[in-house]
Amino acid sequence: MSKDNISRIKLLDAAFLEVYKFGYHGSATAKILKEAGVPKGSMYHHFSSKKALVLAVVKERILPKMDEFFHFERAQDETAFECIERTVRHIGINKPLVTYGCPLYRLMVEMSSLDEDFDKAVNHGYAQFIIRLRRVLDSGIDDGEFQSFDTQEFAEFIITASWGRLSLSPSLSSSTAFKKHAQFILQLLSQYKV
Amino acid sequence: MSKDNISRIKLLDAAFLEVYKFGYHGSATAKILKEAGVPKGSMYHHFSSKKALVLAVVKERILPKMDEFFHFERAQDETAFECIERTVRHIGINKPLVTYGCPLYRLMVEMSSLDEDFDKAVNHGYAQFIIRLRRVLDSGIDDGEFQSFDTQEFAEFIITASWGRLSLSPSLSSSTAFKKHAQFILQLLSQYKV
DNA sequence: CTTTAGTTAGACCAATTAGTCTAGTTTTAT
DNA sequence: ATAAAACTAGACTAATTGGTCTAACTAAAG
Repeated sequence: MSKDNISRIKLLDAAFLEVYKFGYHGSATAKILKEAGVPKGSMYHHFSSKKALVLAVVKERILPKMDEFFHFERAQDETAFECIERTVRHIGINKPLVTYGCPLYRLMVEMSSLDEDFDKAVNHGYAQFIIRLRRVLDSGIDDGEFQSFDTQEFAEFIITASWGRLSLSPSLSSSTAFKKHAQFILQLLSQYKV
Repeated sequence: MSKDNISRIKLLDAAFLEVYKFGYHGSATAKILKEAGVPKGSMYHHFSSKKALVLAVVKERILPKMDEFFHFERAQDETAFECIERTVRHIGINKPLVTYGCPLYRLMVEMSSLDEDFDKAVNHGYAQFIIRLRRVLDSGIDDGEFQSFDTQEFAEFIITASWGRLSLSPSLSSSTAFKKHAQFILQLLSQYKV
């Protein structure tokens, strides 16, 4: 601790952006350093390696940001369907998300086969989402809002379909296409409505 | 031409596998060379660079393979729905596809932001699939099999949802999960049936 | 003040990487 | 058989990369 930690913060911010845009191998440390305006010595004081830096980006920046973004919690006055609807619709509204795709996803695709630590860190994130999403769906069944169905399957469907859309979005998507995509998912879900 | 081209073929095969498993940056030329059992001189005789080699892999291996795999053409005795059904179901059956994800996709995620040539080559592939898929859907409408609907949107939905499933599949999927995923898509499509 | 831990600074190093070069070998055409 | 082209071979090069090292600066604590 002490002093200010401003270098550490700058490094995490710069590394996040670089890795988001160009991936792990596409982001040279020198470039991250330059963007952050921080010398090499500082970086290796705060982080033991490039890998450690990017792993810190995942844990301290990306995962929390996604947690906040996908607020898979039912608000008090909200039905389960409304909660899912809000969440799914939310995805297509986020500009950088639609433009650059999911930041975790890009890292995962590039790194999960090369490094076990990345594999773990990243898969943990997705597993969390599915669990939470499923919880909302289950609560809808408990409330008698939905008939009984395989919520695990459906949660996975929502996540994978949305991620597919997100990840292909740089080449395909307009925000209108996103709306339609969300609509398809919700249409399916509404079939389970009692 | 001349002689046999066996080195070129070996190089394409080895490069495909390496890049499929470890991505572009994860595959050192030396490793590809070793796997192929071909010396460096041969490689640089046949290909001007690593990039040219991998681009050739995309054009001569991956895209044709996908073309063949996603046979988006209606057989004579087949309804449009059956054609889509066959195609979508087909995805979850392919072992390496389910295990490693879509080979084009991985390259795209890693390289499209770094290199324009990759960007073009890869996006061309996806655009083709959507066009073909759409053609099948349109023919279904023409035949009076489906009511009229936005086939472009739906084609994109099928592609993005399937790719999302494929790409997350290394961390998520069982083949049963894949079946269910296909079922969801077909369920949606069947709503347009006349 | 002075000490000490924390942090900055960037020149330097080692390793890895893609890519070159030239000498040789094989194939094909004449 | 011989010449020309195609291809093989791998040691070597140049550049980029992540990572190290030591000197200096800064901030609080005694």
